[in-house]
Amino acid sequence: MPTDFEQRVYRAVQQVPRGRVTTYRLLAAHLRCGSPRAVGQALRRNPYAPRVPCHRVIAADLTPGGFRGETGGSTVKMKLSLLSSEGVRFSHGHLADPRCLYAFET
DNA sequence: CACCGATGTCCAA
DNA sequence: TTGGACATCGGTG
Repeated sequence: MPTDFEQRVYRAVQQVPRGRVTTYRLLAAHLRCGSPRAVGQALRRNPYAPRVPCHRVIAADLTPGGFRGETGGSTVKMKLSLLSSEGVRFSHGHLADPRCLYAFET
């Protein structure tokens, strides 16, 4: 069973509408935790596989992010594939349209 | 351009 | 209870 913090992260990710993406930084800021790494760890566990669209979460540089050291592996590829299916386009390894970024309100 | 530390949470011994 | 690790970010050299 996930912790309360993880539940918050998953809930925030589910708030991201289709065709839009967010960054660990924004998630952390919305969760008021100030540490994107904590959010990344929560997504890394991701016990709610398809229920939590972790592929809609990218790095603050608009890069796909993915595992630290496996950038270019299968995890990132899957993210790009799913995002591409949602209308989010990537270019040169970075988000092509920054307006696709979703900002949390309130 | 490259390297290092900071920050919050989770997992294991 | 303590130590180590993490799908990051920002600043400095």
